[in-house]
Amino acid sequence: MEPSLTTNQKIVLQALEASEQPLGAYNILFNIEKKGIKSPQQVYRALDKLIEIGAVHKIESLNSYIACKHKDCKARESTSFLICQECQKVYEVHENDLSDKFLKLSQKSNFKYSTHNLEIFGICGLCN
Amino acid sequence: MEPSLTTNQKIVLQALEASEQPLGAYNILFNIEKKGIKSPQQVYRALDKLIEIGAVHKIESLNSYIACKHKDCKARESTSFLICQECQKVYEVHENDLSDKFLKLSQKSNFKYSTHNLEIFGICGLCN
DNA sequence: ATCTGTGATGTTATATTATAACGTAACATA
DNA sequence: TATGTTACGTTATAATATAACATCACAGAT
Repeated sequence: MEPSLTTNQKIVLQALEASEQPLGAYNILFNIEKKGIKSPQQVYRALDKLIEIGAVHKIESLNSYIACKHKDCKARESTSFLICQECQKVYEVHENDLSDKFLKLSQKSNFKYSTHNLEIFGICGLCN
Repeated sequence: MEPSLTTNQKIVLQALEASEQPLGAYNILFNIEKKGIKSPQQVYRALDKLIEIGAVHKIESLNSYIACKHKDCKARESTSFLICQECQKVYEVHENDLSDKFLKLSQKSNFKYSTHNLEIFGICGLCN
């Protein structure tokens, strides 16, 4: 059962879905001011919720956010991205064996794996 | 040949080496004000250089910095960490096959791998 | 039909993280 | 000594994120 989104959450999500690149919170705010969103709080609150339900992911190294293209995204916590340094596009990676790989890697250090964030930088197929 | 550090760079590096956990830039600043460092700029400039030579790494998801314990760290760009959610300690991972793994993973998406940032969250051996 | 808890909203203010911009000093070397 | 380069000091400001408070909407219990 899909959690139904509030108006503000829909507005923020649509802004992200309409963008080719990840957007910062204030960039989102700028884009949707015409829709009545007036403060950073409103954006951040919507983002919090959208991230919680897996509809949006944060790119930590860019302080930016992207809409998740996958229905019922499992990546509520763990995320893996390919980030093009040329066109700034971000491609989400869904490799099931990544978590497994990182679990094993963690075990070697007697570390109990919970979640991960992977950001791979390079040049995408469209740019080279 | 080791690049010789300036006074400010040494002060910042020592502050990070003395810390069990990663430190934010303003936290560093607070710690070293008694040594005559007065502005964020001085900290950030030192950090920039230290990161450039591989003596310090940034933990993106924490907006924090750690001293690298490895001599001649290759991780000028690619970094991999285990981050304990209990004690906040960060352990740097040096697995040579990680870059290779990510290179192959990238190729599947016709993406030219350059560098990566991997942050694994969980509980460290001391905490569980 | 009220009361009450919960979650969303709107708004102002502020905290936190990071960089711009400007002038000066130190130092190597041509 | 002129010159380029790099670091430094300082003030100001940009960019990112959260705190705090009052209000509203609505579901469910009494």
